[in-house]
Amino acid sequence: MPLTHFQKKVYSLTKKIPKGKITTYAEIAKALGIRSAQAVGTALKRNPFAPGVPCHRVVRSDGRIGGYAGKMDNPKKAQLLREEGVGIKDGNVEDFEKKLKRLC
DNA sequence: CTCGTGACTTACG
DNA sequence: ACGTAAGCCACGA
Repeated sequence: MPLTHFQKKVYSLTKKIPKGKITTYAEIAKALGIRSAQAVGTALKRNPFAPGVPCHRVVRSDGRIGGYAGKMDNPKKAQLLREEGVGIKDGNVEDFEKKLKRLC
């Protein structure tokens, strides 16, 4: 199944996130020139390259980890992030702004 | 084309 | 602080 142009751009940016760092849906959306982080979430949810594309490094802008594997606040996502050096406390990212990688 | 849904974000009460 | 509404845009029916 072919990927849409939109999805290619989302995955391309997501793959660039370094280990131990995270980014937000909004940052990706802005980098793509749209104002909808929701659309980014849609693309990552349909991620055909997992785990080639580290979609667990993409979190919400309020510090929550967001969803993973079709579920919200998935503990699996928190576990993966911890193993990469990103602390998670009750579904929230510790030092969220410090780990955040801006795409500008 | 329209409509509903969603791994989002911000504003309001 | 918390829940809800509205805005947002891709995708499938």
